Amino acid sequence: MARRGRRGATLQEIAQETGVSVATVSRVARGVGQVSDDTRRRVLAAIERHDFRPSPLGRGLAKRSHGALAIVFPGLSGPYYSEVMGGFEEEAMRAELAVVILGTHLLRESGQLVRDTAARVDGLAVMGGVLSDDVVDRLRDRGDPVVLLASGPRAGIPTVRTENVSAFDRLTRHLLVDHGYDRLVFVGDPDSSPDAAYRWTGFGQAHRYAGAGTPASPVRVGLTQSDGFIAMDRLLDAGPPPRALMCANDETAIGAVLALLDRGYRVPQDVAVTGFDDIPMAGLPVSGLTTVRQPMRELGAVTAQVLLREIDGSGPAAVDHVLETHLVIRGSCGCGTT
Amino acid sequence: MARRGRRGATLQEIAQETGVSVATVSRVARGVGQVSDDTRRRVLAAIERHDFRPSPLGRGLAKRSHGALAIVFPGLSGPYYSEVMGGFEEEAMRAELAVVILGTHLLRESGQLVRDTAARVDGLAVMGGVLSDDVVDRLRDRGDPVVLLASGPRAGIPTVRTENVSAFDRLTRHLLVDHGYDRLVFVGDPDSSPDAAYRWTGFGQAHRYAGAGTPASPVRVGLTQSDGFIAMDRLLDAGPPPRALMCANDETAIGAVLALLDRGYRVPQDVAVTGFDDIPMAGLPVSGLTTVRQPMRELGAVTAQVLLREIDGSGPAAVDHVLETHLVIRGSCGCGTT
DNA sequence: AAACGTTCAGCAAACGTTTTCAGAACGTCG
DNA sequence: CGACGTTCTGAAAACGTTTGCTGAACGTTT
Repeated sequence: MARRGRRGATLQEIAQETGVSVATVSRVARGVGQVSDDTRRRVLAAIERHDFRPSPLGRGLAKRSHGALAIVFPGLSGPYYSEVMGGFEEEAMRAELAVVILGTHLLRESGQLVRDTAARVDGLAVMGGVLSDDVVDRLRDRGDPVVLLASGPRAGIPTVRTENVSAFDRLTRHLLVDHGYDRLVFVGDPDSSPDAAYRWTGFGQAHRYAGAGTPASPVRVGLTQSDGFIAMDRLLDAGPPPRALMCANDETAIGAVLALLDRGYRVPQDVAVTGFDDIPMAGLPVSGLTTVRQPMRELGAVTAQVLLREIDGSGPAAVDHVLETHLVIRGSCGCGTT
Repeated sequence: MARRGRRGATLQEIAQETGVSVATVSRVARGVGQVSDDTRRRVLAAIERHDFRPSPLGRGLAKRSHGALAIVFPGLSGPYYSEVMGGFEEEAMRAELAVVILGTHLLRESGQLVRDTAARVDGLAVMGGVLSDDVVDRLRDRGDPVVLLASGPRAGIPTVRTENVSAFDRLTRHLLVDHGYDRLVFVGDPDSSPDAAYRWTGFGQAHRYAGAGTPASPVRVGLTQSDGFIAMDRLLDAGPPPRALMCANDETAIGAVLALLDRGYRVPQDVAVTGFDDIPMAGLPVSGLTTVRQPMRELGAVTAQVLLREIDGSGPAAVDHVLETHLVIRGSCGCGTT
């Protein structure tokens, strides 16, 4: 194995070349402390010339911090995650921190993987449903700053999430009451992610409110477009379609729409479909997808802010931030169709 | 700002407690060198008790390596990237290396961001089309091991990609010759990614081969589902639809299919549609999407291997790996439709 | 002219590892 | 009994920073 070696110059080299001490170079590089104009100029020139960048390793060791944040996702597919990431990253950048994304793709030993990552960052944001409770607790116990994303509330750990239950309740009532639909079916697995669980709760809540009887059991599938397609396919094979399909997110909704159209059904005339998230694609189909908008970017940004506060120890130990959501009524629920 | 402090025990502490030197603890922790059974047992116990993990910072400094690889994507949405990532990550794990994913979301100053990241890893894999040539060159000049992914060949830098041109040529000939379609339209922007460029080349190549005249200019859109939808929409607004739509990837193809179905056209009877990649969703619609399968996971894995070799200096300086692809004929091109 | 405050710069410790070198303890062989 | 291998262990240097402390040089007050 050859030398992996460091690339680029070190403080030492710059110092030697300029004839000053490393301390001075360090100060100049960071723009702190008192340095005479003349010295500063000379050092700056050398830094420029060698394209010197302080080693994150050395710096990390000295400052007892890694200069990085991690965010843990179930995978890294999809517009939702992408958007959340964007907000998180932007906020991290503002604080001059790097971001490590951890997609638990091959999470066989995700506990191990997460702990390794935890050792390389100053704090972690963990998406709901991707890590078992005790893994999170162990992280926490070890002293790692952690915040939970799209999940909670949870004792002792700050959480950031969006309003799900009542939004889904309102959406369901819209179908039940305003449109007068019966036979609603929920697509999504309440056990696999907190988000799906909240939405399922809102679904039931609206049924009780409307006196619509016990809803059918959910079609338990994941959150991808394929899952939505498969769910619809399965439903169609099993018998006559439901009057309306309420999907746990937009991607499954679009998958379902595709399956319906593909088999000759019309949306919303034959089957109404709704989603959640309001991803870019949701506004496109001619009918437009009726959905709930959640501030995904802001979700990521706030998570980063809370994590930052958690890291430097300011702010209360644990809070539960809930961001607002609101209904987006388009055509796929039947509104605007004669 | 409070103490960011280190979490967990250090070699020192374990050493002190066990009454041995740090050197010995280090040896035991890594399982190297000669240590008496008795000592080993005692040290191991202490390590266990404190849940000691060597600090990546200290270790990195001492070994002049970061123990991490980076992979740079244009964003982090979509099944294609997800799959490539998986392969890359798996290979990195095997080498006990962490992976840093860099999605150039807000790449205003992506050059800066990439260089910062480069300073924290042992090598980078860069997806074609996300970084300008000179940014890559600067990385390279500085001594950072770099390999290009889904792009190339490029002098002085190893590249890993899949066979695109002839695959798209064959697919196009299938539509042109076997199905006898005329009026083919290509959806995708050859200027925005090497992959799209290769495919556009294959498209033209087949037209020349079949004596089919000059193809229409491409509909220049991105690679997301929305882009495919929008492209089809635009086409439909402009006049009668083409006989067949050849999309740069599966996601745009599915977006286009959705737009067609949404407006009452049938696929493939009215318009045939093809994609590229063979993502999971491609096999689902009743007709099934005709496409080209590329070994995405393997693409990621091979990239990691090449990068690893690049890092430890073994292997030739620069090679161009080309992975095989093959046609997947399903129904969306018109095959199997009476 | 003495005392004092400022400004600038360097020394050296600290951060947590890995690794080279040397030495101690012990047994074996001639 | 001396010479010599083994086997185990520790001291210390090195990696590249940051930062508290000390002090020199210089100007400003009394």
